[in-house]
Amino acid sequence: MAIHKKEEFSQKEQDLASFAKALAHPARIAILKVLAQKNECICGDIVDVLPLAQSTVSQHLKELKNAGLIDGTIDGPRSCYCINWKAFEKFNSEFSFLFQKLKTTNAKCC
Amino acid sequence: MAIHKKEEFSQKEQDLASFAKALAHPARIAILKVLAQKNECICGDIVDVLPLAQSTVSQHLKELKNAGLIDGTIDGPRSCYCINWKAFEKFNSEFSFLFQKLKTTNAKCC
DNA sequence: TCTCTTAATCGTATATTTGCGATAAAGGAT
DNA sequence: ATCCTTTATCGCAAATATACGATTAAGAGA
Repeated sequence: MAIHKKEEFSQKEQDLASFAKALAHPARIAILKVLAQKNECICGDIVDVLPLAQSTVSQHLKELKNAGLIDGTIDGPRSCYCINWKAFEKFNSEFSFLFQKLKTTNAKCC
Repeated sequence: MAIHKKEEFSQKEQDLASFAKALAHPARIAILKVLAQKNECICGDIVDVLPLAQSTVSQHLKELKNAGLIDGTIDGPRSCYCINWKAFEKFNSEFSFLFQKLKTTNAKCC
């Protein structure tokens, strides 16, 4: 593509898209599940569960962190990750809002 | 990448990821908005609104359709698109479920 | 200090996405 | 029949994403 045109859309649209993008890979969905189920901040335990190399998992974690969906703190030689509920709620409600808005304003067609 | 490993995750994880992927671009979010606001099945009107070429918009529409988020029917020389509410609700509830599940099982950490 | 464990990052290969212009297909209008 | 409008598809270029092994960094423990 010549130049990516994502910037030409509204900030809200970009934010929603970024959030969706962070979830747009089964590995990252799986990571979020693991983070919740373990009831504690795991790190390399995720690597044991997923069918991916350590470096790949680390990369996915980085993306989740960049998207703001998880927080990570360094704890000695290991890293501790946990879900950022605030961000999650925010995006969840924004999605719901979008769905709602779509639903109420729409008449059937096709 | 050697081989994409998406297949090694659960079907549910893959489905959620596919849904998220369909939403993972501001143009597609914008398209969904337009489809709802117009209160009718638009087609090329979308092209007028978005800062993208016709072929690019057509491609995004195709992706949304493939993901099952919208339906499209051919209506004479033009095409008619509308949102597939069933699929939307399904995925919305599955997302909510995921969020819920994460929330209730999680203790704070980090 | 030296080693071990753990995790991030670098470099690289490959696959996918994004975007556009050009072209094709398919009805409608004259 | 011929053109016009509308939209899908093809072919291509460039940007991103995915994945891995190798390496680096950094603390823990002997």
